[in-house]
Amino acid sequence: MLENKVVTRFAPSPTGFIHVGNVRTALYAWLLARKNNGQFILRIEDTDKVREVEGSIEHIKKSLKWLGLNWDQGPDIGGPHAPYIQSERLESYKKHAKILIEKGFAYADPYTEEEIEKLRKEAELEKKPFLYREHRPENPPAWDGTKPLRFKVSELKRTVWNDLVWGELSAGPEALDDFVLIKSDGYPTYNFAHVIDDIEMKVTHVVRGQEFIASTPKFLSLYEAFGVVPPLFVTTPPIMSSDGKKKLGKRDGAKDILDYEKEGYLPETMINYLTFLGFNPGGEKEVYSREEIINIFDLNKVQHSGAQWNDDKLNWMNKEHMKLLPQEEINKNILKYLPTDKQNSKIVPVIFERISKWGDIKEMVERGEFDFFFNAPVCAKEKLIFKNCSPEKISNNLKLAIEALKALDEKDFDLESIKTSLMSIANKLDSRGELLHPVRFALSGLDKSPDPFTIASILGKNETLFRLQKAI
RNA sequence: GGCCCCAUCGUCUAACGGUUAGGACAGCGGGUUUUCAAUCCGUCAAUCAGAGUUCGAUUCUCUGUGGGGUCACCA
Repeated sequence: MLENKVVTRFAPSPTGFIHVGNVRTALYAWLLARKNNGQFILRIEDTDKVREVEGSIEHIKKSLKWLGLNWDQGPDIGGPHAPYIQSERLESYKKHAKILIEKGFAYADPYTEEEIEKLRKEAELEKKPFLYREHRPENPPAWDGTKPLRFKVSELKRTVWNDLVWGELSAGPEALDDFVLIKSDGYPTYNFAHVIDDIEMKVTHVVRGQEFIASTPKFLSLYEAFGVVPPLFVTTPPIMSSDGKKKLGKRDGAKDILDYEKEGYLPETMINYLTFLGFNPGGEKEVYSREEIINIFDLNKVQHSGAQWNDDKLNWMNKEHMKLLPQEEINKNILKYLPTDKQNSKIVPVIFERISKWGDIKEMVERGEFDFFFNAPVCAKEKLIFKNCSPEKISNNLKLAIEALKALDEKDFDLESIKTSLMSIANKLDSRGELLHPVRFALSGLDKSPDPFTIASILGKNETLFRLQKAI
Protein backbone atom coordinates (compact mmCIF):
# COMPACT_ATOMS: atom_id res chain seq x y z
CA MET A 1 0.00 0.00 0.00
CA LEU A 2 2.62 2.43 1.14
CA GLU A 3 4.83 1.24 -1.70
CA ASN A 4 2.36 2.45 -4.28
CA LYS A 5 2.26 5.94 -2.90
CA VAL A 6 3.05 8.78 -5.24
CA VAL A 7 6.34 10.39 -4.26
CA THR A 8 7.52 13.57 -5.95
CA ARG A 9 10.31 15.94 -5.15
CA PHE A 10 11.61 19.41 -5.74
CA ALA A 11 15.37 19.46 -5.88
CA PRO A 12 16.82 22.95 -6.22
CA SER A 13 20.49 23.78 -6.02
CA PRO A 14 21.36 26.45 -3.45
CA THR A 15 22.77 28.94 -5.90
CA GLY A 16 20.58 31.87 -4.94
CA PHE A 17 16.87 32.49 -5.15
CA ILE A 18 14.24 30.49 -7.00
CA HIS A 19 12.19 32.16 -9.72
CA VAL A 20 8.75 31.50 -11.22
CA GLY A 21 10.12 28.83 -13.55
CA ASN A 22 11.54 26.82 -10.66
CA VAL A 23 8.42 27.43 -8.64
CA ARG A 24 6.09 26.10 -11.26
CA THR A 25 8.02 22.85 -11.52
CA ALA A 26 7.88 22.59 -7.74
CA LEU A 27 4.19 23.44 -7.83
CA TYR A 28 3.32 20.71 -10.32
CA ALA A 29 5.29 18.19 -8.28
CA TRP A 30 3.51 19.34 -5.14
CA LEU A 31 0.09 19.21 -6.79
CA LEU A 32 0.74 15.71 -8.03
CA ALA A 33 1.68 14.56 -4.53
CA ARG A 34 -1.20 16.32 -2.83
CA LYS A 35 -3.74 15.15 -5.36
CA ASN A 36 -2.73 11.54 -4.76
CA ASN A 37 -2.21 11.80 -1.01
CA GLY A 38 1.43 11.17 -1.69
CA GLN A 39 4.70 12.53 -0.41
CA PHE A 40 6.46 15.69 -1.49
CA ILE A 41 10.17 15.79 -0.83
CA LEU A 42 12.45 18.81 -0.68
CA ARG A 43 15.99 17.88 -1.55
CA ILE A 44 18.95 20.22 -1.75
CA GLU A 45 21.36 19.53 -4.59
CA ASP A 46 24.52 21.23 -3.40
CA THR A 47 27.14 19.34 -5.34
CA ASP A 48 28.60 22.40 -6.99
CA LYS A 49 30.51 24.06 -4.21
CA VAL A 50 31.72 26.83 -6.49
CA ARG A 51 28.31 28.13 -7.44
CA GLU A 52 26.80 27.72 -4.01
CA VAL A 53 25.46 30.90 -2.46
CA GLU A 54 25.35 31.33 1.27
CA GLY A 55 21.86 31.51 2.73
CA SER A 56 20.18 30.02 -0.35
CA ILE A 57 18.68 27.07 1.47
CA GLU A 58 16.90 29.27 3.98
CA HIS A 59 15.78 31.57 1.19
CA ILE A 60 14.36 28.68 -0.83
CA LYS A 61 12.56 27.27 2.17
CA LYS A 62 11.11 30.67 2.92
CA SER A 63 9.89 30.92 -0.68
CA LEU A 64 8.15 27.55 -0.56
CA LYS A 65 6.62 28.35 2.80
CA TRP A 66 5.23 31.63 1.54
CA LEU A 67 3.60 29.80 -1.35
CA GLY A 68 2.29 27.11 0.96
CA LEU A 69 4.16 24.34 -0.85
CA ASN A 70 4.77 22.29 2.26
CA TRP A 71 7.09 19.31 2.09
CA ASP A 72 6.75 16.01 3.93
CA GLN A 73 10.39 15.09 3.87
CA GLY A 74 13.37 17.37 3.68
CA PRO A 75 16.15 19.17 5.50
CA ASP A 76 15.36 19.95 9.14
CA ILE A 77 12.22 17.86 9.28
CA GLY A 78 13.99 14.72 8.07
CA GLY A 79 12.21 11.63 6.86
CA PRO A 80 12.82 7.94 6.16
CA HIS A 81 15.60 8.66 3.68
CA ALA A 82 17.49 11.40 5.49
CA PRO A 83 19.69 13.26 4.96
CA TYR A 84 18.05 15.38 2.23
CA ILE A 85 21.10 17.46 1.43
CA GLN A 86 23.34 15.91 -1.19
CA SER A 87 26.61 17.04 0.34
CA GLU A 88 25.68 14.89 3.34
CA ARG A 89 25.07 11.83 1.17
CA LEU A 90 28.54 11.45 -0.35
CA GLU A 91 29.01 7.98 1.13
CA SER A 92 25.99 6.75 -0.74
CA TYR A 93 27.23 8.08 -4.06
CA LYS A 94 30.63 6.52 -3.45
CA LYS A 95 29.01 3.21 -2.64
CA HIS A 96 26.99 3.26 -5.84
CA ALA A 97 30.01 4.36 -7.83
CA LYS A 98 31.88 1.30 -6.66
CA ILE A 99 29.02 -0.92 -7.68
CA LEU A 100 29.21 0.50 -11.18
CA ILE A 101 32.97 0.01 -11.33
CA GLU A 102 32.57 -3.59 -10.26
CA LYS A 103 29.92 -4.14 -12.87
CA GLY A 104 32.16 -2.59 -15.50
CA PHE A 105 29.92 0.42 -15.98
CA ALA A 106 32.38 3.05 -14.82
CA TYR A 107 36.02 3.94 -15.17
CA ALA A 108 38.47 6.63 -14.20
CA ASP A 109 39.00 9.38 -16.74
CA PRO A 110 42.75 9.79 -17.34
CA TYR A 111 42.54 12.97 -19.41
CA THR A 112 43.21 16.43 -18.07
CA GLU A 113 40.58 19.09 -18.64
CA GLU A 114 42.85 20.71 -21.20
CA GLU A 115 43.15 17.52 -23.18
CA ILE A 116 39.43 17.10 -23.30
CA GLU A 117 38.96 20.68 -24.30
CA LYS A 118 41.36 20.12 -27.17
CA LEU A 119 39.45 17.09 -28.41
CA ARG A 120 36.24 19.06 -28.14
CA LYS A 121 37.69 21.87 -30.27
CA GLU A 122 38.85 19.42 -32.89
CA ALA A 123 35.41 17.90 -33.15
CA GLU A 124 33.96 21.37 -33.48
CA LEU A 125 36.32 22.20 -36.33
CA GLU A 126 35.27 19.04 -38.12
CA LYS A 127 31.66 20.03 -37.50
CA LYS A 128 31.07 16.80 -35.71
CA PRO A 129 29.43 16.47 -32.35
CA PHE A 130 31.94 15.76 -29.61
CA LEU A 131 31.49 12.37 -28.01
CA TYR A 132 33.79 11.42 -25.19
CA ARG A 133 33.17 7.74 -25.75
CA GLU A 134 34.99 7.96 -29.09
CA HIS A 135 38.14 8.71 -27.11
CA ARG A 136 37.51 6.22 -24.36
CA PRO A 137 40.90 5.06 -22.94
CA GLU A 138 41.81 1.45 -23.56
CA ASN A 139 43.36 0.80 -20.18
CA PRO A 140 41.96 3.33 -17.75
CA PRO A 141 43.76 3.67 -14.42
CA ALA A 142 42.18 2.51 -11.18
CA TRP A 143 39.88 5.12 -9.71
CA ASP A 144 41.53 6.73 -6.70
CA GLY A 145 39.10 9.58 -6.25
CA THR A 146 41.34 12.23 -7.73
CA LYS A 147 40.24 11.67 -11.30
CA PRO A 148 36.72 12.02 -12.61
CA LEU A 149 34.76 8.81 -12.71
CA ARG A 150 32.87 8.28 -15.93
CA PHE A 151 29.92 6.14 -16.85
CA LYS A 152 30.62 3.61 -19.55
CA VAL A 153 27.89 3.38 -22.12
CA SER A 154 27.57 -0.25 -23.01
CA GLU A 155 24.93 -0.36 -25.68
CA LEU A 156 24.54 2.33 -28.31
CA LYS A 157 20.92 2.36 -29.22
CA ARG A 158 17.96 4.56 -29.77
CA THR A 159 16.27 5.35 -26.46
CA VAL A 160 12.51 5.46 -26.29
CA TRP A 161 10.58 6.29 -23.18
CA ASN A 162 7.22 7.51 -22.08
CA ASP A 163 6.55 10.85 -20.48
CA LEU A 164 3.33 11.42 -18.58
CA VAL A 165 2.89 14.86 -20.14
CA TRP A 166 4.42 14.52 -23.62
CA GLY A 167 3.75 10.90 -24.39
CA GLU A 168 6.40 8.93 -26.23
CA LEU A 169 9.80 10.58 -26.48
CA SER A 170 12.93 9.27 -28.08
CA ALA A 171 16.52 10.13 -28.89
CA GLY A 172 19.18 8.60 -31.08
CA PRO A 173 22.39 6.95 -29.87
CA GLU A 174 24.28 10.24 -30.09
CA ALA A 175 22.46 11.23 -26.90
CA LEU A 176 24.40 8.55 -25.06
CA ASP A 177 27.91 9.31 -23.95
CA ASP A 178 30.35 8.56 -21.18
CA PHE A 179 29.33 11.29 -18.80
CA VAL A 180 30.99 12.14 -15.51
CA LEU A 181 29.55 10.49 -12.41
CA ILE A 182 31.95 11.78 -9.78
CA LYS A 183 33.95 14.94 -10.27
CA SER A 184 37.62 15.21 -9.40
CA ASP A 185 36.67 17.15 -6.27
CA GLY A 186 34.87 14.08 -4.99
CA TYR A 187 31.36 15.45 -5.43
CA PRO A 188 28.95 13.64 -7.71
CA THR A 189 27.49 15.34 -10.76
CA TYR A 190 23.81 16.14 -10.97
CA ASN A 191 23.37 13.37 -13.52
CA PHE A 192 24.56 10.78 -11.04
CA ALA A 193 23.44 12.13 -7.69
CA HIS A 194 19.85 12.81 -8.58
CA VAL A 195 19.38 9.31 -9.98
CA ILE A 196 20.84 7.69 -6.86
CA ASP A 197 18.68 9.88 -4.64
CA ASP A 198 15.54 9.28 -6.61
CA ILE A 199 16.13 5.54 -6.34
CA GLU A 200 16.89 5.66 -2.62
CA MET A 201 14.10 8.05 -1.80
CA LYS A 202 11.66 5.94 -3.79
CA VAL A 203 10.58 8.83 -5.97
CA THR A 204 7.83 7.63 -8.30
CA HIS A 205 7.30 10.73 -10.45
CA VAL A 206 10.23 12.85 -11.53
CA VAL A 207 8.78 16.26 -12.30
CA ARG A 208 11.27 18.45 -14.09
CA GLY A 209 11.59 21.10 -16.79
CA GLN A 210 11.93 20.19 -20.44
CA GLU A 211 15.61 21.14 -20.42
CA PHE A 212 16.18 17.63 -19.07
CA ILE A 213 14.60 15.80 -21.98
CA ALA A 214 17.89 15.77 -23.88
CA SER A 215 19.77 14.09 -21.04
CA THR A 216 17.07 11.57 -20.15
CA PRO A 217 18.72 8.77 -22.18
CA LYS A 218 21.75 9.13 -19.91
CA PHE A 219 19.60 8.84 -16.81
CA LEU A 220 17.86 5.81 -18.23
CA SER A 221 21.13 4.09 -19.03
CA LEU A 222 22.12 4.60 -15.40
CA TYR A 223 18.91 3.06 -14.11
CA GLU A 224 19.51 0.19 -16.45
CA ALA A 225 23.04 -0.30 -15.20
CA PHE A 226 21.70 -0.57 -11.67
CA GLY A 227 18.95 -2.87 -12.81
CA VAL A 228 16.36 -0.53 -11.40
CA VAL A 229 13.02 0.31 -12.99
CA PRO A 230 13.12 4.04 -13.71
CA PRO A 231 10.51 6.37 -12.25
CA LEU A 232 7.81 7.98 -14.33
CA PHE A 233 8.87 11.19 -16.01
CA VAL A 234 6.72 14.28 -15.87
CA THR A 235 8.15 17.03 -18.01
CA THR A 236 6.89 20.58 -17.69
CA PRO A 237 6.90 23.14 -20.51
CA PRO A 238 9.02 26.26 -20.12
CA ILE A 239 7.85 29.68 -19.05
CA MET A 240 8.97 32.26 -21.57
CA SER A 241 9.97 35.83 -20.77
CA SER A 242 7.28 38.43 -21.44
CA ASP A 243 9.25 40.45 -23.99
CA GLY A 244 11.38 38.09 -26.03
CA LYS A 245 10.79 34.47 -26.66
CA LYS A 246 13.48 33.08 -24.44
CA LYS A 247 12.96 30.59 -21.71
CA LEU A 248 12.65 32.59 -18.54
CA GLY A 249 15.78 32.35 -16.48
CA LYS A 250 17.81 34.40 -14.07
CA ARG A 251 19.82 35.80 -16.96
CA ASP A 252 16.68 37.15 -18.59
CA GLY A 253 15.68 39.00 -15.50
CA ALA A 254 13.52 36.36 -13.85
CA LYS A 255 12.73 37.67 -10.42
CA ASP A 256 13.13 36.11 -7.04
CA ILE A 257 9.74 34.63 -6.18
CA LEU A 258 9.91 36.45 -2.85
CA ASP A 259 9.97 39.73 -4.77
CA TYR A 260 6.35 38.99 -5.60
CA GLU A 261 5.65 38.76 -1.90
CA LYS A 262 7.38 42.09 -1.36
CA GLU A 263 5.30 43.65 -4.11
CA GLY A 264 2.20 42.54 -2.35
CA TYR A 265 0.95 39.66 -4.47
CA LEU A 266 -1.03 36.94 -2.72
CA PRO A 267 0.44 33.45 -2.62
CA GLU A 268 -2.93 32.16 -3.85
CA THR A 269 -2.51 34.29 -6.95
CA MET A 270 0.92 32.91 -7.69
CA ILE A 271 -0.33 29.35 -7.28
CA ASN A 272 -3.34 29.99 -9.48
CA TYR A 273 -1.47 31.92 -12.16
CA LEU A 274 1.50 29.58 -12.31
CA THR A 275 -0.69 26.50 -12.48
CA PHE A 276 -2.61 27.93 -15.40
CA LEU A 277 0.50 28.99 -17.27
CA GLY A 278 0.84 25.72 -19.14
CA PHE A 279 -2.23 23.95 -17.87
CA ASN A 280 -5.95 24.32 -18.39
CA PRO A 281 -8.71 22.06 -17.13
CA GLY A 282 -11.17 23.17 -19.82
CA GLY A 283 -14.19 25.28 -19.08
CA GLU A 284 -14.23 29.00 -18.56
CA LYS A 285 -13.48 29.38 -14.87
CA GLU A 286 -10.04 30.81 -14.23
CA VAL A 287 -9.93 31.86 -10.62
CA TYR A 288 -9.41 28.85 -8.43
CA SER A 289 -8.55 28.30 -4.80
CA ARG A 290 -5.65 26.11 -3.78
CA GLU A 291 -7.94 23.19 -2.88
CA GLU A 292 -9.83 23.46 -6.16
CA ILE A 293 -6.56 23.39 -8.07
CA ILE A 294 -5.46 20.22 -6.29
CA ASN A 295 -8.73 18.66 -7.38
CA ILE A 296 -8.69 19.69 -11.03
CA PHE A 297 -4.99 19.24 -11.68
CA ASP A 298 -4.40 16.67 -14.40
CA LEU A 299 -1.14 15.83 -16.15
CA ASN A 300 -3.00 15.03 -19.37
CA LYS A 301 -3.96 18.67 -19.64
CA VAL A 302 -0.52 20.12 -19.23
CA GLN A 303 0.62 22.09 -22.26
CA HIS A 304 3.62 21.07 -24.39
CA SER A 305 4.76 24.46 -25.59
CA GLY A 306 6.19 27.39 -23.71
CA ALA A 307 3.95 30.09 -22.28
CA GLN A 308 4.84 33.75 -22.11
CA TRP A 309 4.82 35.46 -18.77
CA ASN A 310 2.19 38.19 -18.60
CA ASP A 311 2.16 40.73 -15.77
CA ASP A 312 -1.20 42.19 -16.84
CA LYS A 313 -2.95 38.90 -16.38
CA LEU A 314 -1.13 38.28 -13.13
CA ASN A 315 -2.31 41.64 -11.80
CA TRP A 316 -5.86 40.97 -12.88
CA MET A 317 -5.82 37.61 -11.19
CA ASN A 318 -4.36 39.05 -8.03
CA LYS A 319 -7.20 41.54 -7.86
CA GLU A 320 -9.68 38.70 -8.27
CA HIS A 321 -8.10 36.87 -5.36
CA MET A 322 -8.00 40.03 -3.26
CA LYS A 323 -11.72 40.42 -3.74
CA LEU A 324 -12.24 36.99 -2.24
CA LEU A 325 -10.49 38.01 0.97
CA PRO A 326 -12.57 38.74 4.08
CA GLN A 327 -13.05 42.47 4.71
CA GLU A 328 -10.96 42.46 7.90
CA GLU A 329 -8.11 40.93 6.00
CA ILE A 330 -8.32 43.65 3.37
CA ASN A 331 -8.42 46.39 5.99
CA LYS A 332 -5.49 44.94 7.85
CA ASN A 333 -3.35 44.69 4.73
CA ILE A 334 -4.14 48.15 3.47
CA LEU A 335 -3.42 49.74 6.83
CA LYS A 336 -0.17 47.80 6.97
CA TYR A 337 1.04 49.50 3.79
CA LEU A 338 -0.01 53.00 4.88
CA PRO A 339 2.38 55.19 6.85
CA THR A 340 1.28 55.79 10.45
CA ASP A 341 0.10 59.34 9.79
CA LYS A 342 -2.25 58.16 7.03
CA GLN A 343 -3.93 55.21 8.69
CA ASN A 344 -7.51 56.31 8.30
CA SER A 345 -9.84 53.35 7.91
CA LYS A 346 -12.30 55.55 5.99
CA ILE A 347 -10.00 55.72 2.99
CA VAL A 348 -9.61 51.94 2.82
CA PRO A 349 -12.40 51.32 0.26
CA VAL A 350 -11.10 54.15 -1.92
CA ILE A 351 -7.67 52.59 -1.91
CA PHE A 352 -8.92 49.08 -2.47
CA GLU A 353 -10.66 49.84 -5.71
CA ARG A 354 -7.53 51.46 -7.11
CA ILE A 355 -4.97 48.71 -6.51
CA SER A 356 -4.21 45.32 -7.94
CA LYS A 357 -1.64 44.38 -5.31
CA TRP A 358 -0.79 45.68 -1.88
CA GLY A 359 2.50 47.18 -3.04
CA ASP A 360 0.59 49.63 -5.24
CA ILE A 361 -0.40 51.45 -2.06
CA LYS A 362 3.19 52.28 -1.28
CA GLU A 363 3.67 53.85 -4.70
CA MET A 364 0.48 55.84 -4.41
CA VAL A 365 1.54 57.13 -1.01
CA GLU A 366 4.92 58.09 -2.45
CA ARG A 367 3.18 60.02 -5.22
CA GLY A 368 1.19 61.85 -2.58
CA GLU A 369 -2.12 60.65 -3.97
CA PHE A 370 -3.75 60.46 -0.56
CA ASP A 371 -2.38 63.65 0.97
CA PHE A 372 -5.56 65.59 0.25
CA PHE A 373 -7.45 63.40 2.68
CA PHE A 374 -5.29 64.77 5.47
CA ASN A 375 -4.38 68.29 4.37
CA ALA A 376 -6.44 70.85 2.50
CA PRO A 377 -5.02 71.22 -1.01
CA VAL A 378 -3.97 74.46 -2.62
CA CYS A 379 -6.21 74.80 -5.65
CA ALA A 380 -5.04 76.55 -8.77
CA LYS A 381 -7.81 78.94 -9.74
CA GLU A 382 -7.96 78.07 -13.42
CA LYS A 383 -8.21 74.38 -12.66
CA LEU A 384 -11.39 74.94 -10.72
CA ILE A 385 -13.03 76.14 -13.91
CA PHE A 386 -15.06 73.55 -15.78
CA LYS A 387 -14.56 73.81 -19.52
CA ASN A 388 -15.51 77.35 -20.56
CA CYS A 389 -17.66 78.39 -17.61
CA SER A 390 -17.14 81.86 -16.22
CA PRO A 391 -15.42 82.16 -12.83
CA GLU A 392 -18.55 83.80 -11.52
CA LYS A 393 -20.69 80.86 -12.48
CA ILE A 394 -18.29 78.40 -10.85
CA SER A 395 -18.15 80.51 -7.73
CA ASN A 396 -21.93 80.65 -7.65
CA ASN A 397 -22.23 76.88 -8.11
CA LEU A 398 -19.86 76.30 -5.23
CA LYS A 399 -22.01 78.55 -3.07
CA LEU A 400 -25.05 76.48 -4.01
CA ALA A 401 -23.16 73.37 -3.02
CA ILE A 402 -22.23 74.82 0.32
CA GLU A 403 -25.82 75.78 1.07
CA ALA A 404 -27.09 72.36 0.13
CA LEU A 405 -24.51 70.57 2.22
CA LYS A 406 -25.03 72.89 5.15
CA ALA A 407 -28.62 71.74 5.19
CA LEU A 408 -27.51 68.18 5.83
CA ASP A 409 -27.33 67.15 9.42
CA GLU A 410 -23.88 66.17 10.64
CA LYS A 411 -25.17 62.65 11.29
CA ASP A 412 -26.58 62.34 7.79
CA PHE A 413 -23.40 63.48 6.10
CA ASP A 414 -22.91 60.20 4.30
CA LEU A 415 -22.25 59.18 0.71
CA GLU A 416 -25.88 58.73 -0.31
CA SER A 417 -27.16 61.96 1.21
CA ILE A 418 -24.33 63.99 -0.24
CA LYS A 419 -24.88 62.47 -3.63
CA THR A 420 -28.61 63.10 -3.58
CA SER A 421 -28.09 66.61 -2.42
CA LEU A 422 -25.42 67.61 -4.92
CA MET A 423 -26.96 65.75 -7.85
CA SER A 424 -30.25 67.59 -7.42
CA ILE A 425 -28.36 70.81 -8.07
CA ALA A 426 -26.10 69.40 -10.76
CA ASN A 427 -29.00 68.01 -12.76
CA LYS A 428 -30.47 71.51 -13.17
CA LEU A 429 -27.31 72.82 -14.81
CA ASP A 430 -26.41 72.66 -18.50
CA SER A 431 -23.79 70.11 -17.58
CA ARG A 432 -23.31 68.30 -14.29
CA GLY A 433 -19.64 68.98 -14.54
CA GLU A 434 -20.24 72.66 -13.91
CA LEU A 435 -20.89 71.76 -10.30
CA LEU A 436 -19.25 68.37 -9.83
CA HIS A 437 -15.89 69.30 -11.28
CA PRO A 438 -15.22 72.33 -9.13
CA VAL A 439 -16.47 70.56 -6.02
CA ARG A 440 -14.24 67.59 -6.68
CA PHE A 441 -11.28 69.79 -7.44
CA ALA A 442 -11.83 72.06 -4.45
CA LEU A 443 -11.81 69.01 -2.21
CA SER A 444 -8.91 67.14 -3.75
CA GLY A 445 -6.81 69.61 -5.70
CA LEU A 446 -6.03 66.77 -8.11
CA ASP A 447 -6.79 66.13 -11.76
CA LYS A 448 -7.47 62.53 -10.93
CA SER A 449 -9.19 61.63 -7.71
CA PRO A 450 -12.19 59.78 -6.35
CA ASP A 451 -15.57 61.33 -7.01
CA PRO A 452 -16.66 64.39 -5.01
CA PHE A 453 -19.30 62.55 -2.99
CA THR A 454 -16.87 59.97 -1.73
CA ILE A 455 -14.30 62.58 -0.81
CA ALA A 456 -16.84 64.71 1.01
CA SER A 457 -18.16 61.78 2.99
CA ILE A 458 -14.65 60.91 4.10
CA LEU A 459 -13.65 64.47 4.95
CA GLY A 460 -16.79 65.12 6.97
CA LYS A 461 -19.06 68.12 6.98
CA ASN A 462 -16.78 70.72 8.55
CA GLU A 463 -13.74 70.05 6.44
CA THR A 464 -15.80 69.81 3.27
CA LEU A 465 -17.47 73.15 3.83
CA PHE A 466 -14.16 74.72 4.77
CA ARG A 467 -12.50 73.60 1.54
CA LEU A 468 -15.42 74.71 -0.63
CA GLN A 469 -15.44 78.10 1.04
CA LYS A 470 -11.71 78.42 0.56
CA ALA A 471 -12.09 77.67 -3.13
CA ILE A 472 -14.60 80.44 -3.58
C1' G B 1 25.48 22.72 -36.80
C1' G B 2 23.76 17.44 -34.63
C1' C B 3 19.78 15.56 -31.72
C1' C B 4 14.96 16.42 -29.42
C1' C B 5 10.44 19.07 -28.88
C1' C B 6 6.55 22.60 -30.10
C1' A B 7 2.96 25.53 -33.39
C1' U B 8 -5.21 28.43 -32.43
C1' C B 9 -6.58 35.97 -31.56
C1' G B 10 -0.97 40.62 -29.43
C1' U B 11 -0.86 37.12 -24.67
C1' C B 12 -2.83 32.65 -21.72
C1' U B 13 -5.97 29.08 -23.63
C1' A B 14 -10.98 25.91 -25.19
C1' A B 15 -13.01 22.99 -29.10
C1' C B 16 -15.12 12.90 -29.49
C1' G B 17 -12.80 14.54 -37.48
C1' G B 18 -18.66 18.12 -38.33
C1' U B 19 -19.07 24.91 -33.74
C1' U B 20 -20.98 31.46 -36.77
C1' A B 21 -13.46 28.37 -33.93
C1' G B 22 -15.49 29.70 -27.40
C1' G B 23 -13.47 32.19 -22.87
C1' A B 24 -9.92 35.29 -20.17
C1' C B 25 -6.00 39.30 -20.12
C1' A B 26 -4.56 43.44 -22.96
C1' G B 27 -6.59 47.01 -26.80
C1' C B 28 -10.65 49.86 -28.65
C1' G B 29 -15.86 51.97 -28.08
C1' G B 30 -19.88 53.07 -24.89
C1' G B 31 -23.10 53.32 -20.22
C1' U B 32 -23.15 54.40 -15.04
C1' U B 33 -22.56 59.49 -10.85
C1' U B 34 -17.09 65.53 -14.31
C1' U B 35 -11.86 63.09 -14.55
C1' C B 36 -8.77 58.67 -13.09
C1' A B 37 -9.86 54.01 -10.93
C1' A B 38 -13.61 50.42 -10.26
C1' U B 39 -17.88 48.30 -12.50
C1' C B 40 -21.36 46.86 -16.52
C1' C B 41 -22.16 46.32 -21.82
C1' G B 42 -20.29 46.07 -26.63
C1' U B 43 -16.23 45.45 -30.17
C1' C B 44 -11.56 44.22 -32.83
C1' A B 45 -8.67 39.93 -33.21
C1' A B 46 -6.38 33.37 -34.48
C1' U B 47 -6.22 27.75 -36.58
C1' C B 48 2.15 29.10 -39.72
C1' A B 49 2.42 27.41 -45.22
C1' G B 50 1.77 23.54 -48.85
C1' A B 51 0.43 18.73 -50.16
C1' G B 52 -2.15 14.10 -48.71
C1' U B 53 -6.17 10.95 -46.16
C1' U B 54 -11.57 12.03 -45.67
C1' C B 55 -18.18 13.43 -47.72
C1' G B 56 -15.86 16.86 -44.24
C1' A B 57 -9.34 18.61 -41.20
C1' U B 58 -7.67 23.39 -35.94
C1' U B 59 -7.83 18.12 -35.03
C1' C B 60 -4.73 12.50 -38.64
C1' U B 61 0.03 11.87 -42.16
C1' C B 62 4.20 14.04 -44.82
C1' U B 63 7.22 18.23 -46.32
C1' G B 64 8.57 23.10 -45.60
C1' U B 65 8.86 27.45 -42.38
C1' G B 66 9.13 29.53 -37.69
C1' G B 67 10.12 29.09 -32.44
C1' G B 68 12.17 26.64 -28.16
C1' G B 69 15.41 23.16 -25.59
C1' U B 70 20.03 20.54 -25.37
C1' C B 71 24.92 19.19 -26.69
C1' A B 72 30.04 20.74 -19.12
C1' C B 73 34.31 17.80 -13.97
C1' C B 74 26.32 23.34 -13.95
C1' A B 75 22.29 21.85 -12.09
